[in-house]
Amino acid sequence: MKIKYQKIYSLLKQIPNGKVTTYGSIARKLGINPRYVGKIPSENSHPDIYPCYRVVRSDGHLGGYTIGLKNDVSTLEIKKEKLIQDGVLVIGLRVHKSDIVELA
DNA sequence: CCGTTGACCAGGC
DNA sequence: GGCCTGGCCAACG
Repeated sequence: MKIKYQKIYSLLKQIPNGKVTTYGSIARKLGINPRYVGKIPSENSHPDIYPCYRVVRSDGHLGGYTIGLKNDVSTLEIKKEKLIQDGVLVIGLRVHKSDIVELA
């Protein structure tokens, strides 16, 4: 495995239902920079195959959600809805602090 | 090899 | 909460 795509996917799967994690958490686990974590799904444009929507920023902001199209507010709305359906409390473009779980 | 870019982070204001 | 700055690692041309 050349790149670390697969590792990010693995970490994504271990996010508990109804919870979210942060890019920084994933990045520190892999020893890479957080900026690169978000780059993977943005290029691949995963619609709803894997829970990329369960990843938010460290301050609770949703961050971004690129699904082939541009990273728009409408895409963030989709991400927000998915989180809510998972039982995550989302206020505006932010998730409740206690719903963010650090990966062990 | 170098510069640019990226769904970021921590710290200040 | 919002905006700015410096820093971080990896991929790409």
